[in-house]
Amino acid sequence: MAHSDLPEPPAESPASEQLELIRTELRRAKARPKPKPMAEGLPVARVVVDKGLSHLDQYFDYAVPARLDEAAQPGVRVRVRFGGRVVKGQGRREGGRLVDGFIVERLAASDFAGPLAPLAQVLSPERVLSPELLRLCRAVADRYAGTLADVLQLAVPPKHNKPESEPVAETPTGAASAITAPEPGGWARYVDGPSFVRALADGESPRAVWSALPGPGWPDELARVVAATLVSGRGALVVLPDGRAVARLDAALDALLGPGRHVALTAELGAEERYRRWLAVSRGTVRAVVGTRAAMFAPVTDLGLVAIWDDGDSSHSEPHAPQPQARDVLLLRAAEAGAAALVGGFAVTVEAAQLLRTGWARPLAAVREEVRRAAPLVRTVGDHDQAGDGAALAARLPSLAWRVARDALAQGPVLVQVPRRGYVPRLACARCREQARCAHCAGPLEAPDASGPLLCTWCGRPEADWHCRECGSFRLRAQVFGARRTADELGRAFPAVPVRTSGRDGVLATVPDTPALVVATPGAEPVAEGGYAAALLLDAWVLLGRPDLRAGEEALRRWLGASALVRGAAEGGTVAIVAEPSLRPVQALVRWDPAGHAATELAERAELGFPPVSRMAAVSGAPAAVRDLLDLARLPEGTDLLGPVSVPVARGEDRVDRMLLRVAPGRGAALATALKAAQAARLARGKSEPVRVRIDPPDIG
DNA sequence: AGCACGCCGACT
DNA sequence: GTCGGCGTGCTC
Repeated sequence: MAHSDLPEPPAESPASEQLELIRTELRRAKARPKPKPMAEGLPVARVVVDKGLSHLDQYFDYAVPARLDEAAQPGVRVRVRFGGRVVKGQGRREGGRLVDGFIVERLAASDFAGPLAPLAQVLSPERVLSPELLRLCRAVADRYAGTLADVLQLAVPPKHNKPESEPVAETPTGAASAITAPEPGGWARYVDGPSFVRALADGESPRAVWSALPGPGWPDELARVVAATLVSGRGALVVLPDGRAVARLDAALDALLGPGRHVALTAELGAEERYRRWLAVSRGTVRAVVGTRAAMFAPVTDLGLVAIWDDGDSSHSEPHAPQPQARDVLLLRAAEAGAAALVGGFAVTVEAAQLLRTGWARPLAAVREEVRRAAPLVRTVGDHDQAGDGAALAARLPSLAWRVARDALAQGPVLVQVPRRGYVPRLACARCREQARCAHCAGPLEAPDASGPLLCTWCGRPEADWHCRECGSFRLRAQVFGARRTADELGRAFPAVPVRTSGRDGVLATVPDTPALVVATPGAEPVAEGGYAAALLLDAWVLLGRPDLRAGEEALRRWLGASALVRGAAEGGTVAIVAEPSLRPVQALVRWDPAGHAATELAERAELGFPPVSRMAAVSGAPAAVRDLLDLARLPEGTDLLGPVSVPVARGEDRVDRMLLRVAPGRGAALATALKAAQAARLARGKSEPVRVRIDPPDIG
């Protein structure tokens, strides 16, 4: 884990300017009127301004008036005048507009030469920006080449008066010591599970990548590691991909610990309730937090454990600048705080595999026999078999899959996973399905129009005579299937069975334990109370053809997610996947071996110079602006420059140029620093055309 | 982002 | 001579 240093001090003014300022000061000193009373002990407050001037990544010093001395503690929200001007002949200022900020520290003196403006207002005595939270935000800003102000907007929720002024809730302090170390519960099924839970309770900080067994056990297991951490007197933080997952863990914690020992932080609470709970965490009243990605910044006191569930889910990436990723932020926190870390899910991401490979974390997995019992039997239906003739359903639901569904419907509900529409696959070999890649930089190819040449989406080079590197075939395949009709088709094929759907509009949380066909898109699968009797994974090749480096990993993650809802093989649970059985992710599903798949994928990425082994950044904006920024940037030695390519800035919006920068392992921090410095230099020169910098871009094709 | 100061062209 | 164009630099 790369540790980020504290912010660099602001650059000194040139000596001549300093002298000039001193001279003006001396001149003014004669005619200075008697100053207003200022705070005696530490009369200077260093402030970070957080709204409106977010590109000014600097601190500003203000004088603390005596009347605010008490309230102006480090961490409080303040309002200051910014952009005012000095009144001639007097050491005071006027005008300027009011902006919000936080006091970072109190000082005996400022190193700023000019006269300090006074703090205008302390908005509340609540110290919301603790030193630890500030340090975390600074580290995240540095890692993502962003500004502190942007990260503060993500990390500190907006103020609400009511929760702040409410009487402090009764602390269950007496009860806190009464928590007893939890039994290992479901962790007994994992080789090092019980010792992991015990270590947490003993105050140790183990770090693990957890290949969760399929089935409904994970919320209770997460609750147990949270409880164990609380037993040690430390706090715990768990981030999950969506509100449904948070609700399940929330319920498990309620069952294990009773109410009041933890809070759930999700968007659907509304701003005020969210702030109320956040305050309880910030004040140390509550020491366990479960929530969706914004909770990654929750200021848990004495953090002992960070955990993330299903870290491959795209919703763990924050869409707001500087677009931090929850797993990365949590691992940064674990490293900084010396806390335990748990990265878990049914799938194992390549990043998690890298944590294992470097020895930073240890695997937490069940023995093979346990896996075989808990996982459903997975049967593949080669998609050559469907041959493309006959009715659409016949083509997509080969006879084996049909028989699996029919037999299982006698036992309970059957899940049918269909890819979402709009998953337009990029080009792949028609014979072996290997993705078509650029001969120069190995970026994925696309066909902008049917007749023209293929173009690389990374470096923009045309590929005139492509052939498959794996099997030598010259034929490409890029088909788009609609998936919306599946429910109708199935309804006709199984007229006696109710068909439910769960997808983008209308996600079902659960379905009853009665025979039904449940058609769902990936990620929207309802939980069946007693487990599904079977699952059908249709059109699997669409997921594999995604225009993404992670297509295989992502497809496997989604298949595992659906299959984990199916009863274990011991209870007759079956999964039928319509996919070419020789493909690596398909085999990993059949063997239920996500960790092995991730390790192989990691080795391959390392060999090809792909992330996360190599690190990347995307720089996009108007062509001249991008060039300008890269000219200014002192990039680490050996930085690979790929592109530019023209990409749409948003759906249907105008296009910008994008350059991809690639650096060798270990140079990611240097790359971020260089880009951050270049951004600052560009702004200092008054260049206004914006350039976006994204570290670890998730969708690089 | 605002709002200064600053150094070149038509005006009473 | 002065008023004022908005280029660029600073804001505690």
